[in-house]
Amino acid sequence: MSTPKNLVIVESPAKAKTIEKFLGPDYRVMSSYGHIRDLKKKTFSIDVDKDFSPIYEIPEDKEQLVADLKRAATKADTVWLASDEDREGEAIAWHLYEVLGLKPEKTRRIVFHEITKNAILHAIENPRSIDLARVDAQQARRVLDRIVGFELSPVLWKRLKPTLSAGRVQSVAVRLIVERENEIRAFRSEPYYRVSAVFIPEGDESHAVRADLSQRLDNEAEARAFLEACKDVAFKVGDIDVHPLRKAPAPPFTTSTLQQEASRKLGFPVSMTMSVAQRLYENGHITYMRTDSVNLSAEAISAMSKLIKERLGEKYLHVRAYHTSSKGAQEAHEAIRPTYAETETLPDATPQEQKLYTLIRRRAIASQMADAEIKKTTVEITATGIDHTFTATDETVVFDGFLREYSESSDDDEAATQSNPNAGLRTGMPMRYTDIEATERFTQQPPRYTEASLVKKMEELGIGRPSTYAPTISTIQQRGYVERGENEGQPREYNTLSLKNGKISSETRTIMAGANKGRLVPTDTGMIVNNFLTEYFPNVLDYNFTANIEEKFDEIAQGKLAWNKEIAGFYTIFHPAVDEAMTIKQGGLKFGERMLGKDPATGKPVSVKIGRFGPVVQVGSPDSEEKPQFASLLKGQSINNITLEEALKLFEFPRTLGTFEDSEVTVAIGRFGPYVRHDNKFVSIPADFTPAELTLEQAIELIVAKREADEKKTLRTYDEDPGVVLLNGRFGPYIAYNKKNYKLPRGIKKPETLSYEEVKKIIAEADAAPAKPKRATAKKKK
DNA sequence: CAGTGAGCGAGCTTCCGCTTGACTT
Repeated sequence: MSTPKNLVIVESPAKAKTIEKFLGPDYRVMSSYGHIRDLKKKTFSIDVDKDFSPIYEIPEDKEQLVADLKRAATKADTVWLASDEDREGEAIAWHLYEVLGLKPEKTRRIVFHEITKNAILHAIENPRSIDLARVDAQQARRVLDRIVGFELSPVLWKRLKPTLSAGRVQSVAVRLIVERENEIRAFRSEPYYRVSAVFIPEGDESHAVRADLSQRLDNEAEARAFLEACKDVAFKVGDIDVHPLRKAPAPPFTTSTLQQEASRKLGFPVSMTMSVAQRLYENGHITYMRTDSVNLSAEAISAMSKLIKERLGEKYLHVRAYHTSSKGAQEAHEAIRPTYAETETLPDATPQEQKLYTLIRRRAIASQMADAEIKKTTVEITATGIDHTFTATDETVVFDGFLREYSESSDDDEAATQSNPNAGLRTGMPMRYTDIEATERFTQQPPRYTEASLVKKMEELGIGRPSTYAPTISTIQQRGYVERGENEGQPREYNTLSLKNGKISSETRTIMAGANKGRLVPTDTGMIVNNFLTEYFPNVLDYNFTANIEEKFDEIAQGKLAWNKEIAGFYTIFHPAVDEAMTIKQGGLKFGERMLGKDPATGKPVSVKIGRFGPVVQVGSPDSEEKPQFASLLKGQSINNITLEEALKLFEFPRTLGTFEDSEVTVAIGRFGPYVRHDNKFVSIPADFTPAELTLEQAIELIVAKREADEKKTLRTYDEDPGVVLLNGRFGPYIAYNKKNYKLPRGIKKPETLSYEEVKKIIAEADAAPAKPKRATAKKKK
């Protein structure tokens, strides 16, 4: 094959493959795999005294790729830089130009927003040069983020604890979660009563109508009085209101809305949504999954229109163009949609891939369908002598339209509408209740964020980008600022009063309340870090900081402002604040440290704070002769509300409970929480036990349970050497020997039939093999 | 779906946005 005259460079390898097919043999298409150059990884790498000039390097894992690109570029007559049109894409093109040493006369910059043949051919016919103002806007963004991140983080290391981090995006994400938690703590739940009833028209027993009282009642006495009043009155149908409703479909998915809907409808965490979508994209089933655009290509719209017309008829079709409303959207790609709208079932797809694909496909198709038409009937049911009015609503779908394909779900599933057979009711018709029930409810605290609802909020504030939503959520969890809640809630009692056959009865029921399972809850560390940052750096933590700075970036991109002047303006205010936060002293206590009192035994001060390994109790003062003593807080305990007694109990470990099978049983607190130790074995204590009150009996139960679990996972042992065990683990069977684990060679069907000699051979071979290279060397695909 | 099981000090840690791998024992 002769060398193609043209080299096209795009960002994504999957994109490269598709485009190569459109362009034919004169074009070779390669991928840059995102950025090829960045600020140095380990050091600040911004020369503050030289106009904030950035010091770039090619990361080690990109060296091979850059060499390959360089060779291909040298051979080509023309190099087409086809990275995305957004700020980052423009910078990628510029870095490629610089690093590959391209010549202006043989370089073209092209952009397209859709991967269709027409769009690409059009782009090739309309090349331009690199937009240096836009590149500067990216450099400003990059440098600002490095300054904020690399100056704030060390302040946290010094003032609170090493390895912490802060940044323009992650710190605001944590702030959202912390402030929501504060709202929840300040919230006082108030009881009230809701009344609902079932009525039937006099003389028509088959026709039951469910109706709700529109007003809340304040307390039980009021509820009881209301039911008393209902006992003997004559109800009748009052006003009947019928009006049409139209519902329009939602736009096709962006990254953020896909993450939200996959979370609500499929229960996917955002990281799972992204990795499943990545595979769909790589296999050519969907368009690019990291996008902030709701735009669809003309070709996609026409394919979907054809499909809708053929399968459902013309009246279901309504071609629509959507416009983004989200802050800071850069719209370099299409919305997320199926590549071939007619494909419903994917060959070789996992169930997860198929589910996500179906969601994407239906949402995209529905976006080009007609409004749903609904008839909403509201019937009032009243009685003389009753102040309040019951209303029964009935939504009948007259024309389903887009609902045939897709119905969006909402965050609060409380609002489910129920259908009522209101047809046949006439004003003045006498009605009889069969049951009127007043139920005690409680005003709801604000909901904790889920991963997906946090993404939604971040997008609203313009914080983060489609490619960073999922990584940011995992960063703030890795840093220990935020955890996924595990609490299923506590039972809460509520009253119901029921009026039936002229008699009022009352009953107490329970529901689970206050669950935070799977939702984002701040840790002590998250709370204290946030308090620290908002106190010393209120401007950076401001919800509008990013939005304001984005306006500057836009002006830089338009050539109206010089990027390094803007950065200098920020730095002259920011940097002194960093110096101050680094050095300021506050009366002997560490930031966030709380005094609990004095140890009654020794008189030493007892306090709680964020220590080197997380929240700790400290007894004694660091200034005194004697070294202070430390004990970690347990899971579920908080710096915020731990008492002196609870804190002192933590020093009672390790505690000996007694003996079992001639060995001592002790309970202690370790790196991974409380555990029972017996016969050199460790058994974790589940969170529903209080380690300080654990009895010998309970400990023995835990030991026995652990033993049984261990037996289940042991596939076989060997008489020749009790130290060799064949175990069943998370990734399948493996060998454990001498505190090391060994994987089995491929293709072993029945591992339990392995002989001792075979097992020893696997161990010997694995030990003889050279240690894995630490750095991943960039592999070349041929 | 497991396993791990100290200690307040030496050195190191850290940002955001582009993009995929390699493949866990």
